Amino acid sequence: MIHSKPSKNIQKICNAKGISLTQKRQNIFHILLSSKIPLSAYDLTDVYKNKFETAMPTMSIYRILEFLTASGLVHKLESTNKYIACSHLQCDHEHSNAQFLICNSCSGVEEITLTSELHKQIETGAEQTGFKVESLQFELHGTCKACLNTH
Amino acid sequence: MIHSKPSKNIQKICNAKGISLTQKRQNIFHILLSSKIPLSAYDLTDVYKNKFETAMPTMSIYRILEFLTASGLVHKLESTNKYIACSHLQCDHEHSNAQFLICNSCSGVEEITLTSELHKQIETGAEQTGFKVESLQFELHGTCKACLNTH
DNA sequence: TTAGCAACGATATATCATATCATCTGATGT
DNA sequence: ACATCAGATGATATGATATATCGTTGCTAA
Ligand SMILES: [Zn+2]
Ligand SMILES: [Zn+2]
Ligand SMILES: [Zn+2]
Ligand SMILES: [Zn+2]
Repeated sequence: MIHSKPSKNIQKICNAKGISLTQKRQNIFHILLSSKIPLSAYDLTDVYKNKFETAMPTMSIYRILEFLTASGLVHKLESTNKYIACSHLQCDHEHSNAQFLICNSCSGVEEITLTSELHKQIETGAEQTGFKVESLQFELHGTCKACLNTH
Repeated sequence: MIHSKPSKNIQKICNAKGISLTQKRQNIFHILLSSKIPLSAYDLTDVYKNKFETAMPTMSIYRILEFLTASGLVHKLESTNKYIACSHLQCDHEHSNAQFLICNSCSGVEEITLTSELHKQIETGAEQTGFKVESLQFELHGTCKACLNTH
């Protein structure tokens, strides 16, 4: 099997978190890290086959995606049903404030962090109705800087 | 064909907006209005059959859902792939700031509106990266007031 | 009346996701 | 080394969500 090269710190991060990053999980993660755009599970099946010259069943891809998202290494975009590597692996911040800026033109995604002030205001607004917020993920659609400049 | 009774103001609203609300569209809309929880297109197919004693092809349901969402009468929840009638049909507010509080326990949804102040702050945050926001829909998951009280 | 258009039906297919049981593989204790 | 066990992966089937395409209906306006 061909091995992907994990980014130098990923394995360290995983060890620290107690995450067991097998070779196949690394391979999937590496594809997502190198992709400019989010990929679906079936996209990953194709890319995997091309890149590693071995087929991985889509079922396994889904399992690995579930593992990687649960570990916080990967995010699922709910508005597009696609997956993307986390942009903030090095920093220790919570992902409760993540926000995704999704370009409708090039499909690129920028992951930014809401100020915790803003995050708190949003939660407070919701909780004024008696609702207890447990999770949220903000996905904004629009046009990215690069695409704006080329028009 | 059995006719649903449209809420008294809906037809008026549609006329004002230039929306042509056919009987079948009214029927679908009416099902969503009466449902306590969001429904999928296939849920709607079943409910439609039971309620109106005629089958409507799921393809038609999808077309009608597209029409209703484009008209702003219905929203699609992206985190659950289900559809819900807009809670703010009477008021003229823009839906650019809609926010959905989705109960993980009873599946109920409350649609609230972000303050325009908060909305602007979020847009500004995104636009500092050069991104031009075109649409956003915030879906918060948690537990609703009623469910919190019964535990 | 008929040409045109929007709505709707019918059928097929694409895309996204889960369920279940079998097999492999590596760690551990003897 | 061997047995044992658990986690990871494979294989197969099926379910759930959504789109593509073409044909038909039914209204309306010239
Ligand atoms: Zn992240
Ligand atoms: Zn772009
Ligand atoms: Zn609404
Ligand atoms: Zn509830």
